[in-house]
Amino acid sequence: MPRRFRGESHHKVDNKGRVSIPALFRRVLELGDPNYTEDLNPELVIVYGDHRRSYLECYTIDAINEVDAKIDALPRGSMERRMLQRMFHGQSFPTTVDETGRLVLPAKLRKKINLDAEAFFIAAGDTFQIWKTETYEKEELAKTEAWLDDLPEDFDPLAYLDNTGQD
Amino acid sequence: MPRRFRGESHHKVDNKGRVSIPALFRRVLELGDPNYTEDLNPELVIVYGDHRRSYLECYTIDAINEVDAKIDALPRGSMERRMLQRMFHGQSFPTTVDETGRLVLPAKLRKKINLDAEAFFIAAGDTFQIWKTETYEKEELAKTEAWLDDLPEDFDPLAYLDNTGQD
DNA sequence: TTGATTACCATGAATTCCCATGCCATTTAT
DNA sequence: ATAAATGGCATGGGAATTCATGGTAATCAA
Repeated sequence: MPRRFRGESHHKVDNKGRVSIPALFRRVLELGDPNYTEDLNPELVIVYGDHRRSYLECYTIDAINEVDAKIDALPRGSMERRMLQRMFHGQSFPTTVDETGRLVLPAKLRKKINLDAEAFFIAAGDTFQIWKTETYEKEELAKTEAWLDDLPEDFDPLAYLDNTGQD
Repeated sequence: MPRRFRGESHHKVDNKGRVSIPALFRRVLELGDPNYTEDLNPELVIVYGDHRRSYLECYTIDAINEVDAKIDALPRGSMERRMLQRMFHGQSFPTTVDETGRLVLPAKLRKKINLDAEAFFIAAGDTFQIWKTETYEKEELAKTEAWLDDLPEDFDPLAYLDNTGQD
């Protein structure tokens, strides 16, 4: 009974914007939707954010509720609160998984991340992200490589696991 | 009641990707899964990492939870956190032991470590690794041999036991 | 009414489930 | 002590199910 997304994979996007959600992710979405039942399809919220974000971040209902609660706890009128509201309430899109396990991404969202024929899904803890394959490779992987290149040849990133708190 | 993997062995991989888990390892997986019960099969998480890793690393549920907790403790947005998330959340595959004590490795994972007919299992503390037999012999053994060769003839590796903490 | 969205149906490939066999290492019975 | 039974373990095969993906018809919205 995983409540955490895990894994990554590539999926076709057809011209109606339909794209299969990795099967394992579906299980997590189901568990993360308090209203989900056997014969229903789980809901989720896609946060796309502002122009500088080049991927879509998908939240289970439970996860987004948690975020909402935190936002509600911020002082009314504070800049933080406004910013987060804009992002999570404004720049987001609630939807549901369809009968065949797919997601339908409206043209607007696809355009935003420049998505065309292929999408890359990757887990990130209690959310998962959807990228245009090429963007991910160029942007993310390149960034990592560069970063790793600055480290000693035999350095193992796992070392960070023991270095929690500071660095 | 071992909570630690110990031992090494070779197992056949059939063309569906099924491979027996060393029986002793199964006991550890059972103990390391908080949800495990007599009539259930233990779950585990296989971390395959990026292209420069040539083996699969298998975590018990307890072990992976520990890792997740450490990742959660890292500052959001930090490079360390992103890297570890990518590796442990993205480049990983949650699964369970099957009825007959086997693991099913999807084609994707097999291809990644070039696995075909035979797999080599080796314990590594609170995780165990799965290698293509040939790769292990070539890569790992060679590496250790070389390392040992650089040490004085009569050097005893046990000396390192008293040297924990720093290097 | 025209493009877009949603609901339904279809299919091949991959994956899971269920059942079966041959081995050993032990244990039990003679 | 030796043959026969027991039980865990490694491995195989085929059927049943799930997935990813594509297509068409029905519905909407403006």
